[in-house]
Amino acid sequence: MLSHDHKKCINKSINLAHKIANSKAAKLTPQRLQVLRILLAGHKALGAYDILEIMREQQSEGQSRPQPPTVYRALEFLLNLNLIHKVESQNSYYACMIEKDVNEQHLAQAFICDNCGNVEEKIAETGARNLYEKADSFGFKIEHVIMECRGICASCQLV
Amino acid sequence: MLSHDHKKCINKSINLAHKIANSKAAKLTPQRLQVLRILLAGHKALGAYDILEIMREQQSEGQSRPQPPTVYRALEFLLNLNLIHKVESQNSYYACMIEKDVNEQHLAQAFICDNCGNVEEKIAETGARNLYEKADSFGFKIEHVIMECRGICASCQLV
DNA sequence: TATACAAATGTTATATTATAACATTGGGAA
DNA sequence: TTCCCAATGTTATAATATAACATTTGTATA
Repeated sequence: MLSHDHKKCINKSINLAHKIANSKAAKLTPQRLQVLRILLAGHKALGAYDILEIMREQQSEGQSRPQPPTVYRALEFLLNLNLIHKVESQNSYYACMIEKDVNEQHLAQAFICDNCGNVEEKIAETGARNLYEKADSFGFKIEHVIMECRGICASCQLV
Repeated sequence: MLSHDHKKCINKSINLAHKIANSKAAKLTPQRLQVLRILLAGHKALGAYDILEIMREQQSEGQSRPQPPTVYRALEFLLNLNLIHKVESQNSYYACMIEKDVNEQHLAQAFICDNCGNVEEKIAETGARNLYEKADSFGFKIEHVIMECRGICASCQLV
């Protein structure tokens, strides 16, 4: 499996998230942070209703039972800040792990393991350039790019 | 807009579809053909329920009113033969217009106009090679690639 | 021709994903 | 303090997709 200090990597991501939110005058409220933390807990993509279930498990006394709009609002916020990404081909969401500066844009490729659900995210350089050139060639103005690879990760191939 | 003989291009696609189906001992039944024709009618991606509605409009006397599974079964069939593709980022489906030989595989990039819904499909060469190389570099085995560009097409930019 | 099998289709119900619409709360700015 | 707006709570429902089982149809073969 992945050999990295996951706790450290989560903290780093959370710190960065706060910085990014501040720089855009966006409020990373406890609820939004909760969703981000849930996604950061693994490198896996989770469905909105999976997240909802976890939020309900984490629910403490006095809090009201979270409902779908709660999750979708948090997801929308985090997506806008590029702190998470959506796997369009499976309607799931994962925390972005690209090491990036505040305000830095990146075009990501997601490699999703259909066996364990793990997501590896890579920055697309060559592939992206190619796409934009191709788009230019027939006057298409790209707003958003989706690049997803579904398959089997290295660990799962060993089994 | 697109300047091609659309009727001819549809016929060509239908002929090819029959060839491909035959070569795989798959039956391109009237219902399946109907769905393919509906998608070929435009270069646009349609949702399953849009297709369902059109099927109902085209319904002739004595036929039973189509239901969702009817559409989804036809879509699944056509997807398996690579005669159509799904736009994962908007849950819609479009007829593949790549000129291909029977049995020829292709990795497609879809350029979807968010204004008019038009889909331009291009074969991904460089971009695809890049993806597979990247996947190899960390032992990921790709089964399926999704490449979608959302944006504004040339015609719509003029308006 | 009869039979039986599998593939395709019909039908009903429901699962899954996502959002609309409106009420309530809470934290600053004027 | 008052007002406003962003955030959250709440209820209902829209949009997308599939499960499960019944029926039909085509066709291979006894």
